Amino acid sequence: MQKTSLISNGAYNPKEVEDKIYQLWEKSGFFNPDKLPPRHKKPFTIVIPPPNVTGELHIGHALNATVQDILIRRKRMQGYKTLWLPGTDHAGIATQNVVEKKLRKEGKSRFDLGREKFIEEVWKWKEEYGNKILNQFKKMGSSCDWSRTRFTMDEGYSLAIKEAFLHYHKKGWIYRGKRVVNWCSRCATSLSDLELEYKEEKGKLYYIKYPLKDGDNNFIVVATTRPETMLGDTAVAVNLKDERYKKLIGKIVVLPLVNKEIPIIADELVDKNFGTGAVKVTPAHDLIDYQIGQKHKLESRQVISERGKMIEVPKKYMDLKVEEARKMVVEDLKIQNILEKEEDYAHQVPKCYRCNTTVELIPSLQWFLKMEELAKLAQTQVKKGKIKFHPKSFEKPYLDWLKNVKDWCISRQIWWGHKIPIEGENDVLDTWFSSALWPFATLGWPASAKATARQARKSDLKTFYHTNVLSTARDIINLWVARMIFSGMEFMKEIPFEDVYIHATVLTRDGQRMSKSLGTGVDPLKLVEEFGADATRFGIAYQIMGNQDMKFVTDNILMGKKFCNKIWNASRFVMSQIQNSKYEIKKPTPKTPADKTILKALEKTIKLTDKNLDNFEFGKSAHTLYDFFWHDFCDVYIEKSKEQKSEATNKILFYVLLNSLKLLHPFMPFVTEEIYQKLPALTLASIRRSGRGRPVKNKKKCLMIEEWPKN
RNA sequence: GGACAGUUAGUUCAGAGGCAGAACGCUCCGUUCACAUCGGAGAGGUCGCAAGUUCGAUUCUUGCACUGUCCACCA
Repeated sequence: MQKTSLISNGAYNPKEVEDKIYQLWEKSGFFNPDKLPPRHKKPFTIVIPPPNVTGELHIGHALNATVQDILIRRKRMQGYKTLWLPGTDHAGIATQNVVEKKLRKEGKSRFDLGREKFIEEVWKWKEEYGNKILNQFKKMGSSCDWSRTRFTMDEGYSLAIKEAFLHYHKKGWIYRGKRVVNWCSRCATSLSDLELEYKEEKGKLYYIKYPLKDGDNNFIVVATTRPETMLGDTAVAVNLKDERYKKLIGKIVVLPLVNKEIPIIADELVDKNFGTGAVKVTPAHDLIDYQIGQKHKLESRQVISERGKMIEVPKKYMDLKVEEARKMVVEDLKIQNILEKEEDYAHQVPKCYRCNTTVELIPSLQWFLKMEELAKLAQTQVKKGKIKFHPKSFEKPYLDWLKNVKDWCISRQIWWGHKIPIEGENDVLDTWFSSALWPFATLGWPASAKATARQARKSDLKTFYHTNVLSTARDIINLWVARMIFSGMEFMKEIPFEDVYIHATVLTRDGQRMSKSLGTGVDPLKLVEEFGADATRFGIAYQIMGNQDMKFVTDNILMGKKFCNKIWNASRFVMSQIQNSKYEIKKPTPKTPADKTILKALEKTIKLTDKNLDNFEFGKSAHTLYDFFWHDFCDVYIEKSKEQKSEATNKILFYVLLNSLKLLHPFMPFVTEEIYQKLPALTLASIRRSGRGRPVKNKKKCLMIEEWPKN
């Protein structure tokens, strides 16, 4: 029979469709806002949160790609000049680490290669994995403008970095100084506070007797979790108001194991109620102690090196690793009978967020960016409501963080990254220094900002900045979002985006964090392979219900696959009915109660979908569309249509199908586009009209740029 | 230590001051008629715990417990 020729097979096979359709889209040029038809005037922009070029995508990327593509595709259909700008992040430490890991397998270290060779290796890695990642986005159906793909270390971007750094430098906001900083001895670099991950460890609280110099057998007992740092103590501190110790202030103790004389001082930072109320002061390896040291002009004695080993200590401890030194110090204290007691003590230990090594605090010469003014810029925009978080509850922690923010240590002692643009400087910039410029550096800043007025008028920067939505994960709100906001205000004098959508964090079924090392990660491409891209997208979107967390299950993706098939088959049925008819796009007149009901339901579905998507309620809109299509349309109306069998019924079948395809397209672009392409051209020609309302023949292009349904 | 979120069917989640819902899974029945990736029927829940408000609470309030995340210089 002829009717089967429209869509020949009863089962939808994504593998036969997806690559073909993606090529059709790419060929159409419509991913590129400049090539969209004239009706697309007002810009709508999303810049992708650039994935690290460390490896492959995880399910969180798939979630975010789905969200962004839904937003972009709907806006495109609504007639916006849409740009979804893609790119990747060089991700300094992270990428350097994966390449080092690879080298280690070959028995080499980065030092064997030397800086230049090593960086060459990282570039090779970047080429391979950067492209892989972008291809993975394509497989998900992402409608990015690939002609505008950027990388945080491409040529233009490097100019942006220099411009930004020198700008701050000129303002006097960048300074260099020796400070106690977070130090990862494995990565051999400083880290900002945001790059630490605290993990609870069961340690001990050691109570150590420090003997008074001129007090027969008198002691002052200090409590510490880090006995090995006592080798660098330069004072003991108590609270001035602490009656117990009042008499001792100003006296001298003899530091055990080292035999150095150090003073007992008073400082308000000491908590009377913790431990014994007396603390050892190690200005070189603790932040509070550093502050106390500054105030009291104490000597700072560094005893832990950049490689995490003991230095400048009595011979027997020299060169020991920190943990080994701790053991030996405790043993020696026991031998000398000056370890009063030890208590179990659980505390939060800072770890390097990239390699999980315990982070030490050590004094080091670093570059800092003053945050006082910048933090204000970032706060104001959110307080004034110029930038809105969705959900709104994320604004509070954002503002809290900015209120207490310290100067930003922007130098890193690694090799992979932007060199600090100062003569003779070997360090590179924190990778987040470059991501902070992403929304405008990707659009041509600073080059186009300096162009002639005429060029600038036409520039991407002018057209697409500020962008509209930023969709990202909540763990980088401070690390990234805050910094983009103050950078945007500082350099562009304008917000970088209006809406910040914080998507759910994807957890495993058991509520655990997804982790490659634990083997609990899910590869989105395997899902695409097994269920198809539309099913994966729909299944993910279906689960986005506004919670902070999302326990990921494939059940919904299976449902998505079945839904694709349902859409496919319903379309086959409708096409078999409308074969010899001509149909108009305008709303048909209902003749029966069933007609009336389905048109009403469609109207309601359009309204709800618009409302939900405007509010970033992706799950709700997916539910609404599913219920409408499967139940209202297929279960009820299509069944009814088999009884009604009339020309009027066919008109309604076609009308409802076409509008459903449009509504579903942002969620399931492949299957809907494929069906649209199979709709008879004759029919469609009659529904497409020119500006003057005359029919235009054979103008059918893509569902991707069809007009979004209106009520 | 602070903040935010969650706790409802075997699983993942909706829901609303008045008979407890969906999807997947499970059980039974049904293939000439778009689709077995389907259709129909069914089993399955003290709505985390406790108190309060109310004629009535799974829903509102408070407290607690547990889970997750973010923030935090208590050694």
